[in-house]
Amino acid sequence: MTHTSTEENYIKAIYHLQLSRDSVSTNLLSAEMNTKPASVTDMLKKLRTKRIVHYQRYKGFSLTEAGNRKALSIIRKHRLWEYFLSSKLGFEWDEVHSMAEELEHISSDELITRLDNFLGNPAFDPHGDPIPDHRGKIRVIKQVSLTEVPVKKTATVSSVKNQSPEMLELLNHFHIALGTKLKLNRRFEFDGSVEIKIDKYPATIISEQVALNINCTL
Amino acid sequence: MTHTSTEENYIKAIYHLQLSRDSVSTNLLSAEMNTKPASVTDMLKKLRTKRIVHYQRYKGFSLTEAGNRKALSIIRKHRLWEYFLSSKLGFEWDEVHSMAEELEHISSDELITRLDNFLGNPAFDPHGDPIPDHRGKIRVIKQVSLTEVPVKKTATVSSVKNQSPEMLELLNHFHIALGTKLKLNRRFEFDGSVEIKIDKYPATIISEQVALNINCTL
DNA sequence: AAATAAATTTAGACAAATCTAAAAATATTT
DNA sequence: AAATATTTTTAGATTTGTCTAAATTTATTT
Ligand SMILES: [Mn+2]
Ligand SMILES: [Mn+2]
Ligand SMILES: [Mn+2]
Ligand SMILES: [Mn+2]
Repeated sequence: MTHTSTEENYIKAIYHLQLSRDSVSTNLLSAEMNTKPASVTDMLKKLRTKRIVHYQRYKGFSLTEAGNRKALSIIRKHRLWEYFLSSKLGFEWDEVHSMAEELEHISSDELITRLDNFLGNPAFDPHGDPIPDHRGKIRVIKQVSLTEVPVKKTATVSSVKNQSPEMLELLNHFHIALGTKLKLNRRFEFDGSVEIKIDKYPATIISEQVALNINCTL
Repeated sequence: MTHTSTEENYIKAIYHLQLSRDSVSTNLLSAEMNTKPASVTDMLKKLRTKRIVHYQRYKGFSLTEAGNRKALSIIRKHRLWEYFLSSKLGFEWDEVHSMAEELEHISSDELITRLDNFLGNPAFDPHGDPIPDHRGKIRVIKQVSLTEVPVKKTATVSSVKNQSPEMLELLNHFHIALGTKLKLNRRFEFDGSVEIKIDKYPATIISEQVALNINCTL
């Protein structure tokens, strides 16, 4: 079964929305896709005939097993291309997403297999998100947001939630990158901000808003 | 000005057809694109409003200066991706074309600039075809088909016209690849076949049909 | 110079993905 | 349990790229 780029983008969006919520609505998906709810309904009917979603009118929808597999294969492509752009072509992580959004629709499976090997079978993309293997298997790691790291503990930065240029600018300023080890000195109850210490750099304070977007392994 | 993948495929086809003929017809282009002449007429009207072709109904068409530049930028992308697939991912030259046919439509110019540098600014693709530089400039080399190589002269294989798996199979059998040096021992007038000698391999005879598809530098 | 053939264009239709506006179903308030 | 609000779906258009069939223009024969 082949899918258009548009169908693939819908499938991926449904998958991502299903991760955080236990049911996805037509309105929510239309917001995510920047389309109108009426267009979503049309697409759901189409994806139902292709057995990608379970869908009954007015009763909601969800990915089928095949839909889930398809979503993971698109995400695999997306993240492998992001890794390529970052590791081989030297792009920053705030630049890779839009290019990967196009590259993920290149059809050849053999290309992806070889790209994966060429890159050394990376487990995580430049944002720290896991890259599904060729069977769609994702290596899950235990992560906590920086706001949850206990005082006096050392943690390793493992991924970022907000992947905007503005976030990258802040992280660069704080000398924080994926893999950076940091110690959480103290937590200020008033505003939820935290003081962290990295290596040779002086300790600095990070707002709760930023800390919430940084994931760590302990 | 942005273009759809379909428009880009038409632009590229017009460019390639114009190389060998001095005027391209609606029927010829429709054959090249595997569409009907009526569809070509529709597309020509569209490309005219975008100032990509000069076109007057019933009077023929040709690429404008902007159309030519656009064609060269698509061909540059196509051939750089082919080079990537061949040199970095180890694909054979009969496998790269269909993937490059999709990859050439990835929009980012910065991606292509960096890919070009990553690959070491190659001048020729895996088929020996020249890769236009970022300004659309093509390095032209003097080539002759193997049928035109003088007797007793040594030549270097520089490109292949027919790029099918069947052709690759034959070339592999003859130990011929791009860059291979060969001496033309003799030419048989009866059927136009030629006897060639490569290094340590015994001399062999190549049919005119094959020889016509092999280009060499002298 | 007609007649005929070939190439090209127009007219009208269709599938994909979108939209707006209206209708229908479901959920929430009173 | 009505009334009202929200969500979702349908109906009917629009755009892009394609098609078939018919009309028009240009080219080639007789
Ligand atoms: Mn995409
Ligand atoms: Mn990512
Ligand atoms: Mn193409
Ligand atoms: Mn090529």
